[in-house]
Amino acid sequence: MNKPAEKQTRKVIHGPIAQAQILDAVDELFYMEGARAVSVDAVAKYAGVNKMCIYRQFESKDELLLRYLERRNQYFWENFEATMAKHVGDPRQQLLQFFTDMAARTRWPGYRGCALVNIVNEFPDREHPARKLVTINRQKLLVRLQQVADQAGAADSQGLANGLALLLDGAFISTQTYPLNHPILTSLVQVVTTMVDAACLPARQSVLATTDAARQ
Amino acid sequence: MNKPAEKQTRKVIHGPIAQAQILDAVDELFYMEGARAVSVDAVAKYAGVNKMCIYRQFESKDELLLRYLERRNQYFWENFEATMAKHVGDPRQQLLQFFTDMAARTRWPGYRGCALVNIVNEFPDREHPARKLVTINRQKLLVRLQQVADQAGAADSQGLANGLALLLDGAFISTQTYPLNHPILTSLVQVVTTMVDAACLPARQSVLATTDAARQ
DNA sequence: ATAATATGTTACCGGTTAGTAACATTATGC
DNA sequence: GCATAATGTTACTAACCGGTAACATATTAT
Repeated sequence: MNKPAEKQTRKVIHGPIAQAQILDAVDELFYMEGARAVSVDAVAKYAGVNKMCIYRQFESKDELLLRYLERRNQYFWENFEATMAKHVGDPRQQLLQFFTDMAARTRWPGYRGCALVNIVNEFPDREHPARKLVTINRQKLLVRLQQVADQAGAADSQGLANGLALLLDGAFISTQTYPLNHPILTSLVQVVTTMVDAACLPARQSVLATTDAARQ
Repeated sequence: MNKPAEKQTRKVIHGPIAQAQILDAVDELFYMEGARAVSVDAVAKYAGVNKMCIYRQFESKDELLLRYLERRNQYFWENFEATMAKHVGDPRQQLLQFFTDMAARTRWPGYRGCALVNIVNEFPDREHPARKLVTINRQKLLVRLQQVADQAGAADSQGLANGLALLLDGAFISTQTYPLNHPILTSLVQVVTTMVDAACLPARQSVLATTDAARQ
């Protein structure tokens, strides 16, 4: 009827909503194609907004990258704590479940490994904020793993945590270095079991032995 | 004396020599900064040749990438076989040495992980020739590891090979996800020892038992 | 209603990229 | 010595990049 009607195609997206759409787009695109490979124009198109809209909500592409990593870091810990919650009071099962859940995630369609790991290879400079965020994530992971390893009665809990952390990053990257659905991942939980039991069973046995001895 | 003398600054570099210089430059630059991040101009400058010289020796930047990966794949197997040669007839020591040597290499200045692994993250398309080359490398690695695991008397040699392969890629990537000289790598050989012994000792013991039984 | 603010849209900037055309210079084969 | 081929050098193209200016339109507060 009125003349604005024909121009109604122009939809106004409010700031906060635009932010959410942009961050969702970044979450998908940066993960699937790599942060450097994705242009700001591509983000705008995928988010359904104009490029200027992005630059009114965010300082730069670098800020988008950090927001992306912060969200992925959050996912990481949500997954971690969700796994831990499955076996409260059973640290051995917590460790095993951590890798079981991880292996299950690798079979999701479009899985491309750990977002944090992938970003590391895209930014060679260790001083880049993105790299520092990843380092903080992994340092915290080591601490948490060692806590659980301690609870599981590991003789050398730090050694076990280190081994598990090595294996975790190996599992992440192996989903990319080997073909899709390659059987290598099927050995993951078995290896973890071996490592955990080798680290804990002797200690537990000696603990039991000590307990038995004390009983007598 | 003669007038060409003042223009002698122009050095003619013959094709084959230029090729070598270019491939050397690529080997260094692609590894240190990533293949996508390095421009052809940068390669030319580093190699000390003109950009046109590159395009007269090679089809495209993609060919440079493949040449780079072929060389890196060659390094990989040279390292592997050099390690194996250190303990001919002692497969258990061969496996341990493989990770000992790898860990030593991570402490080289400018170490930036496995070149083949790094390229994987830069090219999301699994059908890219670079990705296929990496996959072939890792498939062959699995076969070789299983051969040695078999010789070492592993009950489940494929499982052991899988575990070691996971751990190897984990060690590679962990040199980048953790800070420089982080102690996590110090646990590598210990973990490998645990895995190898857990896979081989029971088998060897049962073999010995069988042998003993046969003797009686 | 109207002024102030937020958003949509387009066109652009300066820089970089992979790759090439064209011509000057040098080396090589005979 | 001379013709042919290989190399050096410059300048260029067309596309893409991150980021911005400027103005049109829509929303909101008063």
